[in-house]
Amino acid sequence: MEKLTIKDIAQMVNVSTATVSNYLNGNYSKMSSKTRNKIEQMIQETNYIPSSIAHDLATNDAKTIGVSVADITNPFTSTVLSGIYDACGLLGYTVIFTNSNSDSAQEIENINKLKRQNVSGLIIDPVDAQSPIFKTLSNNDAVMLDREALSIQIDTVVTDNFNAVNKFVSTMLKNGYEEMYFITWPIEQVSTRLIRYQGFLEATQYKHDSHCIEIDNHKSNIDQLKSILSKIINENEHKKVGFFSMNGKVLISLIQAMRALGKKYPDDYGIGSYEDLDWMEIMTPGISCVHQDSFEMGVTAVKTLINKLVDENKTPKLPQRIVVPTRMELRESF
Amino acid sequence: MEKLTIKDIAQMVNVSTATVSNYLNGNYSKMSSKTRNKIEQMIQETNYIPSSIAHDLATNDAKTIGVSVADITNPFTSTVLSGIYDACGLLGYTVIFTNSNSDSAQEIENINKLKRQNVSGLIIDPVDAQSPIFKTLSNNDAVMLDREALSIQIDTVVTDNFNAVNKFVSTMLKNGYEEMYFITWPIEQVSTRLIRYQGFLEATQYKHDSHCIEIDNHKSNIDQLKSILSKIINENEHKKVGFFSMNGKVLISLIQAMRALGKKYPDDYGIGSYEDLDWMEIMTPGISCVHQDSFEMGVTAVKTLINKLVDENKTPKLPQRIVVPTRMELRESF
DNA sequence: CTGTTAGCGCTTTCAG
DNA sequence: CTGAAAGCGCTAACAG
Repeated sequence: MEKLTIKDIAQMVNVSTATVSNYLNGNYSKMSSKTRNKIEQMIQETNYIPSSIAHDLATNDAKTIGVSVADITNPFTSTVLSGIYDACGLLGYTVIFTNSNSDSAQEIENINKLKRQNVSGLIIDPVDAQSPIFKTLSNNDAVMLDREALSIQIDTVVTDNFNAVNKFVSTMLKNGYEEMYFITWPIEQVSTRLIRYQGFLEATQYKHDSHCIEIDNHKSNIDQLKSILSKIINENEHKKVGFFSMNGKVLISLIQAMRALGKKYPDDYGIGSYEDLDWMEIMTPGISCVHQDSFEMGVTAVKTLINKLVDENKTPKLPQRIVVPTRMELRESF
Repeated sequence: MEKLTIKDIAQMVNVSTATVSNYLNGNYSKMSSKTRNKIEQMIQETNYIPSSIAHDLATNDAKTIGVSVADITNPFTSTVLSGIYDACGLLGYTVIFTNSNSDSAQEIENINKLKRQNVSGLIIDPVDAQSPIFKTLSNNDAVMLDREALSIQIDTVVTDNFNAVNKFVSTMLKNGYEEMYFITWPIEQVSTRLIRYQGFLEATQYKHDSHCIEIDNHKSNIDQLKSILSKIINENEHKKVGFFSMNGKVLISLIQAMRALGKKYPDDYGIGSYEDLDWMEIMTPGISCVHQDSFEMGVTAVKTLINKLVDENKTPKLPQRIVVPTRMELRESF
């Protein structure tokens, strides 16, 4: 069972490789229907599969877009990816995808790997939006997603982090919460965390960071969190205190720690979260949260990218910040 | 900013392309350290990126494994993928991945696409394990995952569906549940659903299917489910009734419908589920479930595949069924 | 309508 | 230690 090539097919049908090539590319006008049929049959019979590697090398255009995601295990990521695949499929592009596993070095490697594959364009959900690797990218054939650089050089699709959190936390405030806390994985330079926090500060008007709780994102952080929370609870015994968590995973840690302390929402504390995950609705009580349309973000990234790719007159445009709206999903958690 | 080739570099350094090629492949023994340095410098300066397409075409071995998953939005899938990526990275393989979006036709297309890419091997998480497309695959360079064919032709990595459910449901029975129901997406021919159901039947010894509730997996199925559940509850007013759900999504529907009926677990009904998702622990009460190691399944698939690929003497072995163990995670839901 | 042929960018003998 | 040259499988003029 040798691997067949276009040449084999050509010989078997007694035509030239050019004709077979034309057949493969649907240029049927360039051959008689007789040869067309013969070729068709032979391909059926032999189960010949053309090599897209050779095709790509010859055409120097693979119509593929490369994507690098920060962390495939994040539910946000899989939804985004799903959007990217859908949109690419519709537009006739295939996608080749890499996972950086939250490792910035891996991310650099991935991007280089994608470049080697000669992809038409790049979509990056960055681990570190400040990584120097992004300086090597051109805004003509790349777009970024979710996390953004301090100074945007590449079109970036983001959610409405600031306003969403501002509005949400304001709502909690209006509901009588007197002390609010923002709980997050280490903010470091990660734009989504930082900007959500800024939205929190805008709503609360806190002038210092004592209402920002940073917890570890790797290992079991429950004990760490427990002691922080118990202190907060003691200090605010007769006050209504509320928490806003940076994402679903953080929310889980928070609830676990609170439960370990014997505290229940919404009686003992109020709570809200960024991200709307399917299970948040069936929690008792249901979790109020900010819903972001991750699928749409993927689709938007693809559209933005492909628009640039097909833009003939490569008009060098300023890098855009494209924000995908969110909505509040109010349930019973505060 | 032209695209550089190996020829350009060769000319600039005044050596032949062969030497540059040797450099790229780390065959430093085949050149003086002088030329080695010159080449190194030039590549740095020019930011030359070799084309892996051309490389793959020339070597006819891309060291890549192709994967097709049934549905990327399923949390099971992303965890499996994560395992696949990890393992491949460690073993020096790159992965190219496609999503079938639960569409069997798409799956066929994906597999053909992967073949065209001349992948070294294939890992398939099938939409339809009975699809004729799998007849065209060889057990020398493919492995399947999760869902299995009636008659296995390709090595398949699965979880311990039958025993896990049998044991779990038996435990519920021992806890005094008098009527048990299995609730699932339409079983159709899907092995995971079928086998889990068989485990359920083994434990309960039911001889008919009136204890199997099939619900839609697409649209809102809550109303449908509500009327079924309310009938069951009425019929068993003074009995202890328990439910086992086929996966996390089904569980969510079940709980939603029950809540709409004003029923709470574990007082009004007992409940357990296949799949251990992070949020199940923080539900109140916590959800008891069967934990499957999805990451490990991905890793196992890769190892199995690569073992075959490097097996020199292509010993045509019988297709194996490799089962990855599960464990019970008992919490407070029954 | 069909065939010839020169690449695409890299690898790999084989000579020198 | 280095280079020349023949491929890998396909495409795309250009001729006929």
